[in-house]
Amino acid sequence: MPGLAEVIEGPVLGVAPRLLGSILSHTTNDGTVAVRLTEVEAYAGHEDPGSHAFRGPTRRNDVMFGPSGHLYVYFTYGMHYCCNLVCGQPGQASAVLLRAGEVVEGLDLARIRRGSARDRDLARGPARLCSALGIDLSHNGLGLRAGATTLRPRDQPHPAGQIGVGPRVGLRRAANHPWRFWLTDEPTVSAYRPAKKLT
DNA sequence: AAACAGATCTACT
DNA sequence: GTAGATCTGTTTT
Repeated sequence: MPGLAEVIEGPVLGVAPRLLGSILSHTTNDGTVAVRLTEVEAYAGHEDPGSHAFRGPTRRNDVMFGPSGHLYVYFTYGMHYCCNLVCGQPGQASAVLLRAGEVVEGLDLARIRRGSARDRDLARGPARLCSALGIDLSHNGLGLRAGATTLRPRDQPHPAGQIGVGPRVGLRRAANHPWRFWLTDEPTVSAYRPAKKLT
């Protein structure tokens, strides 16, 4: 099994697809929930107009400018959180947004956290994934070696034939970069809703 | 003090 | 499957 550092450290476009299929586990007082990642998006730091880090470090995105292996959690839509994994060297601010996964442990707890959602929707979408795992702003900056939160890489990356590639979701800028990666034929991959229908 | 950013949920077809 | 309403921390003025 590859070490954690060699999987999550490096050029973000290489790291992102390699994260597919790895197991992210998070333990709180309520218990443990783990998901198998099925969809991610790459954000290339301060050179990427789609990244929160584009305009330089702020109090909110500070974690992204730090070392790899930490969680960057941000708040959105008044009531939701989204979770990124920092993968660049300090100062690069590159990160991978975790967009969807399949709950593989703690199913009962995930169901409680997610209310009336069907099982395949438990972690289908970045904010749903955070909700199922119990991740919120208090986990911003958390290191994956902290014990309560771990990432277990796949022994070998998924074959390229099982990985879909397409533009990132919900961006106003740089929406045309094919920096979204997902496992094909996975029901837990979030639905792709193009901002505008192409004619 | 004011503007911004966005994913989910509900209801409807 | 599609359409529309929703909310608050962060950033900027």
